[in-house]
Amino acid sequence: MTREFPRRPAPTIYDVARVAGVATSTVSRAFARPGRVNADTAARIRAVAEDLGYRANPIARALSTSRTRMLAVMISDITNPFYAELVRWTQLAAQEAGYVILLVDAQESDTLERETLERLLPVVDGIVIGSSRMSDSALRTIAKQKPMVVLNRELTGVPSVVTDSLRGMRRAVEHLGGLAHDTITYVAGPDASWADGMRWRALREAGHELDLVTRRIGPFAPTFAGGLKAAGELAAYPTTAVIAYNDPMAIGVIRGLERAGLRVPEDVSVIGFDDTLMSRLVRPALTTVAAPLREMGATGVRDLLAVLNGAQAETGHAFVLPVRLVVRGSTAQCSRKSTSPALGTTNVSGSAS
Amino acid sequence: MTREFPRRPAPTIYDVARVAGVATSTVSRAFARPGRVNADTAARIRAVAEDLGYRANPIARALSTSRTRMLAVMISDITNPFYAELVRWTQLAAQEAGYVILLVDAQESDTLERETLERLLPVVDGIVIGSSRMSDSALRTIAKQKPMVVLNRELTGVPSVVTDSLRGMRRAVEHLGGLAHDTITYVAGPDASWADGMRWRALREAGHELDLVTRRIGPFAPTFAGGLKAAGELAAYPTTAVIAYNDPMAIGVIRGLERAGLRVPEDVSVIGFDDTLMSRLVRPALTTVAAPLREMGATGVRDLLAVLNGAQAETGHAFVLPVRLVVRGSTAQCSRKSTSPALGTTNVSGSAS
DNA sequence: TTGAAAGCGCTAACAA
DNA sequence: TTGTTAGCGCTTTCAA
Repeated sequence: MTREFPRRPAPTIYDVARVAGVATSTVSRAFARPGRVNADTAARIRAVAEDLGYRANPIARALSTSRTRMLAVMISDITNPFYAELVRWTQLAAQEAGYVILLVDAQESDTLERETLERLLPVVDGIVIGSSRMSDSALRTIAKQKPMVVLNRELTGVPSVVTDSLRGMRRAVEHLGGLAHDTITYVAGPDASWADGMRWRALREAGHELDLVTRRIGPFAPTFAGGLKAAGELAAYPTTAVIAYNDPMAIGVIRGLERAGLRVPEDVSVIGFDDTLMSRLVRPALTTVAAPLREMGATGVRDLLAVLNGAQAETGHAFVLPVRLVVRGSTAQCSRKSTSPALGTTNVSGSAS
Repeated sequence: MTREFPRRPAPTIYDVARVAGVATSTVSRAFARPGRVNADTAARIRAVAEDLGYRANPIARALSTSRTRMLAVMISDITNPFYAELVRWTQLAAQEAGYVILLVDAQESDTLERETLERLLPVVDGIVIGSSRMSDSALRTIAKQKPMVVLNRELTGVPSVVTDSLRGMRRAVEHLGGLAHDTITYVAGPDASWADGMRWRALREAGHELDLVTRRIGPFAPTFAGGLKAAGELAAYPTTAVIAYNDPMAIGVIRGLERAGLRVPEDVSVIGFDDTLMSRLVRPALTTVAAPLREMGATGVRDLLAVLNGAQAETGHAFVLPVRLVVRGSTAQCSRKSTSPALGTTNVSGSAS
């Protein structure tokens, strides 16, 4: 047996118009452009609307204006606190502008991304890509159809907001160098992650300049479990210093090393990326490169809305947000010389970047 | 200068109809009820649609069917891993049924909840309340207008899915009792949380039956910071055992106690609720009452969709999901007698439950 | 099995 | 300042 929702159909603009004794267009105006309607009439309309409990139907409005005031936000793993926070700030910024968020948690699947986006495309005014495993060209195809902004990734032709990985990595390497480490292993995240490539490149450069040996293992899943797994491989290629793609991985690495009988930071120093809340909670607390998440969300939404409102998109180069190194307990003076031969910059496992 | 999106307007049903040489109604049928249209015609229409890249406009469809295939999911803090996971499973279940999720992160504000929901109401087919700080009556008002399901809360007249707090708390108390603790302090979450009241009540009952003294402090914010703050108050009313409203709070309590020079679990045992990922990551790992999040999300969405499809809602009593106690490192044998006078069951701070 | 035509509730010309 | 009148793109009677 079907229960009907709602019991009584919602009042329409026709009802308001009839009761107020004006044309529907006047009612419409009274809400959209109060200036363009007689003050008294407007007041009367408002009163009637209030009285009837009238709320403009957003669907109907969207059909005639082709504006839904909805934004799609896509991320690859809502369970990662980094994205959870990003979503929070994105939704806050959107909400302040009267927009609502359609969340797509792609769960690390590019097929899922693509299909969902395809479905959502006609419904949203714009798209925020918080992270994506899709190819550049696939993303550009989408960007051609709707205004889009990309976070954490540079995409020529599409406005993007990134953090200063280069400088962040540089700081991390300087920090480790200052602690007398001479070899750093990078624990890589997903191949499809733009930030991952960026970070590894930045590490190599910094290592080169500061005369440290750099290595890379991976790719691994960008999660605690991925880090745990990486710790296993790490045992085969010992280093005194590790930089992981992100915080969950770094924490996984720490736990994995501990299981293998190594102590952090006494035997191995570990650095993460993002400074999510959990990096403060674990013991040892994680040294990490902090990203300004709130700013990233806000900037992304702001840029997107600007484009929606007719601004020329700034697609020349990504908007770069500053980062900073937060030093906590997971890094310490190097206590022994690296046991591995100095291999120079090399990739010891997984696919090359 | 405005860039137009998309460059070329999307093909409509009219385009397909014209090219295929049929009426729009036939095209519509070909997609909605393939059985009711000649196989050849259907094939032709399909081919043309494919060729033109036709995708039915969901907005227009929604206007005439008053079905949007969107679900609102409301939670109070996406940053809390508990909700992040809940959202994930909810969105997965929704997606499998061809629905899309509108996320509302109310950020612990009931005003925000109410306003956003009001706005979203006409756009969604149904609502999943993951958590809410709104009053029962406010929620019921919403439930009258759209199909709704409530998670983590019992609400007469509205289908709801909850976890078995009673049993979970009972297990926790038994566990502590078995470790020779004789006094347990409950660190309360938000007053507006139904689960909070439930948990405290369950603790009192279990304490009574098992002959343990129970106390309550709070309310505190259901976050790491809230737990940290609680630890301060805890110092004034020492106990050897603490049960917190949720995991982040429990972890906050642990860190706070540590700062005050107490060791967990040697001096104080701490138990949390929810078994979110972080409870496994911290040291000591957290003993906690695990909730079947995936099931909760899936069940909620399934029930909601059933109602949408005309089923009679089961509103008599909440659907109760089983929980289990996960014992980890944050609880241990009580090493000393409680230093506080046996007060009996009492609430030493904050508002009474 | 197919077509014609009337909406769904709103906005946006265009007139008055 | 207001009203009239077409749509927006789809679904859904009702006829044929």
